[in-house]
Amino acid sequence: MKPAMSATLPAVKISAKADYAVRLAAELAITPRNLPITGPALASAQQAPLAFCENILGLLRTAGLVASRRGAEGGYYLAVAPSEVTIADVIRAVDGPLAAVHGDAPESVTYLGPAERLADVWIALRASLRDVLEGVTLADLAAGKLPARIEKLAARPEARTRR
Amino acid sequence: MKPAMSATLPAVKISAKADYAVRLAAELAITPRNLPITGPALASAQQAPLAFCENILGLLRTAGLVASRRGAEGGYYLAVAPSEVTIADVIRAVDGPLAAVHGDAPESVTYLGPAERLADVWIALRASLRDVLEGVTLADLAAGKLPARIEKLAARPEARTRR
DNA sequence: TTCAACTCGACCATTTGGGTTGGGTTCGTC
DNA sequence: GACGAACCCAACCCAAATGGTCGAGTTGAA
Repeated sequence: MKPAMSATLPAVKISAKADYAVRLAAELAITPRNLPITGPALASAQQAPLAFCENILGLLRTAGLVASRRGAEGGYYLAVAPSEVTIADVIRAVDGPLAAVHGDAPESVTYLGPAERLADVWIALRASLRDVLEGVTLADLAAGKLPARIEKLAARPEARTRR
Repeated sequence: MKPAMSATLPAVKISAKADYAVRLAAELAITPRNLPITGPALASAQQAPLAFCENILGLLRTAGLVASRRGAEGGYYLAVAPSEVTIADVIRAVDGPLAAVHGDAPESVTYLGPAERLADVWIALRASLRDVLEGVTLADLAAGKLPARIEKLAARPEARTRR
């Protein structure tokens, strides 16, 4: 028996776009800047749909994270050193601001009565999220070495359970 | 000039449903258990659409967080002590699991090459999110006293900036 | 018996997510 | 100087989710 209203929206949802974006960026982090990697090569390296990838790479380029060269011998490469690009940067480039409460910024919502402090909870949530996403750079990712704090969080046994 | 692809999905998005749910739960936390509050009263206390509220209250009831009495003198009340219900519980009751990467659990996705450790980043993200949402109870909210760790996060000046 | 109140499945209009299509523009090369 | 590889980009498409509403019940107290 299903509930009256389906319940399937997670509070934290990494969109396909954001996920691909980070994967592509990670791939770019290990390619030499002077030898760009082509769209098709990138897409197949991460097993992602080509058209969608080029779409995303365009956003990353607009954001200034990625550069590209056209024509033969062309391709994409990072415009910034991998150690200077955080995962948060990549996600913001494709998805916009990191957090929202049904479309608005947390600080712009006002709550009544016993819910008054709720805005602060959402703000704390966002801060804690940033601590993670701004704490990992593309260089970290590519090297397979996450910052200690992140490793510790991920290693907590209960961290690996769904819910 | 708008970008080629709209970019509007935040990584953390509190749905209207979840937001209303927590607000309603907070309201219930300050109503005596022996004197239920009616749907209309609840809805107007939080200035939320009545039909939607009853919808949500049904989910909270199914989850066992809320109970209700019918008929005259009826209404809704918390089925559990406010100090035993966390915000995470409320959100999960209406939205399902807290985190996902485009629909799947983070630990069920596999990443290639330089993106290999990405799963751990998403897992750390979820852990850090839980630390916040499972750290605040309805009693905390209703009392206006958030745990020190949360207060500290929310009070950081840069925490209040959009992005 | 009557009325206030919860119950709950069905419905519905948008918006968004997750892409695809197709035409252009820029290069190196032959 | 044309050819093809590669990026560029706006427009389009469709299924699913979101954010609700409606209305016909049931329940219970006075």
